[in-house]
Amino acid sequence: MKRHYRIGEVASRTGCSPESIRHYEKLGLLAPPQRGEQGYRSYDQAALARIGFIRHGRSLGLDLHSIQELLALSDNPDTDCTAADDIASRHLEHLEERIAALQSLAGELRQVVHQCRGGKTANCQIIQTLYNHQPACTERGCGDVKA
Amino acid sequence: MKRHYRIGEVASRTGCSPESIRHYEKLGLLAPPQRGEQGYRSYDQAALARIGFIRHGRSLGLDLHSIQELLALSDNPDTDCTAADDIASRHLEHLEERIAALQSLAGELRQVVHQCRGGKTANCQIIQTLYNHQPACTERGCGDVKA
DNA sequence: GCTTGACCCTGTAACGATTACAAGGTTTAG
DNA sequence: CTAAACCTTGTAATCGTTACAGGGTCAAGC
Repeated sequence: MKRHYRIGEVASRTGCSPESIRHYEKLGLLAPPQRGEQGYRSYDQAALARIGFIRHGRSLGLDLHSIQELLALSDNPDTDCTAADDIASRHLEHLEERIAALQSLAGELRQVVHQCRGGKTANCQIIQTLYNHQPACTERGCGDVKA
Repeated sequence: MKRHYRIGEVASRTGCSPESIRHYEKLGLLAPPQRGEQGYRSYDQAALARIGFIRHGRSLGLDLHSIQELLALSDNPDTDCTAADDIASRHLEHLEERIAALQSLAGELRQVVHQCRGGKTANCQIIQTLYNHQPACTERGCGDVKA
């Protein structure tokens, strides 16, 4: 006797909004679920687990594409595990690069914050810095940082 | 005798693509420049400096909205400098939060990477972790991390 | 003269993941 | 019976940048 859940209940159980669940379905991370009498999506326990998988992957910062690859590996239990390890390692490397970049930015920013106490913007250290300082790299799009 | 530059030269001098420059104009960060004979945008030195300002702000990770606020402050030299300091401080705080979050993710990821040596995905530690592990926070959208 | 390539113009769509609608139908509680 | 809360679909917004399409202008080389 399998319990089934409508999308709203799945949402509150997984912490994943109904919109996102439908989105994952459209992207192919979730198989189209069965439909109830009124055409409502109906999810079983396995689907819940799969959504939890996606959710936890997201909470680790993995993108949906990587998660899709991991799900595909998980669907084929006989595959070599190296591929999964590669995805995680690649992401960890990516995270470490990003942390380093953000730390560098934070350091740069700490040098200018609180430098102009109660003055006028004409003499503001922050604004002066932005005008004068040369970014390290002037290549196209280089140095742009998300967040 | 003021030199003027077309958008392509501005691009190579500032490291900012022509598309981005036009984008900044559309968003109101740059005033619409003078136009040459064929309708080509024509930038003077002040515009170059302003684009450099934007560029450096972006390289520090500021969003365009914050940069616009800083530009507005810079355009009114008599304004109190506190506002600029607030923007920078807020951003620094934001950066530090993000660094902490990413470090936490990286730590979590380091625990699972390289745990499954040459096995099959059926026993893969990474995939098991994604299935089993409960994210700390199951609130809507909580725990999602960009990058 | 005529072609080729490098510029410039405008407007629109893509990226990634999510959210927010609109406009409709259904269930549930008071 | 009615109002709120749910479900359906599709589309558009967010952010900053890039990539087109479809067109115009100009200089160098043949």
